[in-house]
Amino acid sequence: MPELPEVEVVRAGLAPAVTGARVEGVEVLDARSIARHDGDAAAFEAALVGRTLGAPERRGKFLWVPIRDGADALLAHLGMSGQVLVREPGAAPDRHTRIRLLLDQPVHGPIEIRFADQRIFGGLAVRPLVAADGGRAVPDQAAHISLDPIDADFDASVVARRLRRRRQGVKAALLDQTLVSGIGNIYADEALWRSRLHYATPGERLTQARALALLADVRDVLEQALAEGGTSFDAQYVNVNGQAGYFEHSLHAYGRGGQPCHRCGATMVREPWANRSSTRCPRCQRRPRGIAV
DNA sequence: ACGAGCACCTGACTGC
DNA sequence: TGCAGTCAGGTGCTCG
Repeated sequence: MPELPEVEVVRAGLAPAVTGARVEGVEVLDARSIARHDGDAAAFEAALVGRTLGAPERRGKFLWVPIRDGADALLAHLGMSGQVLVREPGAAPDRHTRIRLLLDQPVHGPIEIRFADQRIFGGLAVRPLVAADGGRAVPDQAAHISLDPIDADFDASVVARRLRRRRQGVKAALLDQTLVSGIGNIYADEALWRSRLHYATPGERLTQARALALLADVRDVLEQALAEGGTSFDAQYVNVNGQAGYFEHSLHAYGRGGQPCHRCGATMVREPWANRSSTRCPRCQRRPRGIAV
């Protein structure tokens, strides 16, 4: 469930299940899913069993659960295909389950949390919390990640100025998690469509007003997707109860190559971009003058 | 500074 | 039916 709205759906769903819960057991079924933990499966289990969890937090696509009475957190990244599922203990198995956590929740009683991941680009780790910008505690592996556009402390005018110092194309800049976090290939294409910008437009060509408008479009598309439960093309992208979101039906750009632009009717084009692909309207989002693609 | 390429993986789908 | 190739919503590294 990669991008910000999908991760936030998971965080919100996880909150009532894990907050105040005691970890009763941990089972690592595939050690590749704890590759970013500093230690083996036994060490990962020992770092969790007997501990009490706090309320889950998120920055961009990184999600973590603070461990109470300590300076560590259980960090999760979903990669391309990770899921966090909240189940009754002993519930029917979920495909690609890599890690199971057995919790005792004061209100709900026993709960099983499953980390499932087809491609294993994501994973769990217990990591130390460090001070990041704003003095907030974040896991060390997420310390380089900037604030995301729906964070209360996000300062669009500062980010717009940083964006405008970049020679690189705006899409690459939006995907740079150290500039602004939470955006992936879907929402980058959606925000660029809303802002009528070509992906290769250099950041330095934007006026402050144009950059601010782009960041507002980013925020709007993320918030709308979140309100609709995220984007689900297939069974990979689901909330903690295994349910799909609805934002797929609101997409204007991503996955719409060959279909008419919802604004002008021109045929949308899908182009290779940075070892992946990018979809845009050739009429609304023209290549900037003097920029080769 | 920045783009390109690659590595890490599985599985669904396409074309022959 | 099988097999090779392609593609997928991410991150992080090296190499120019």
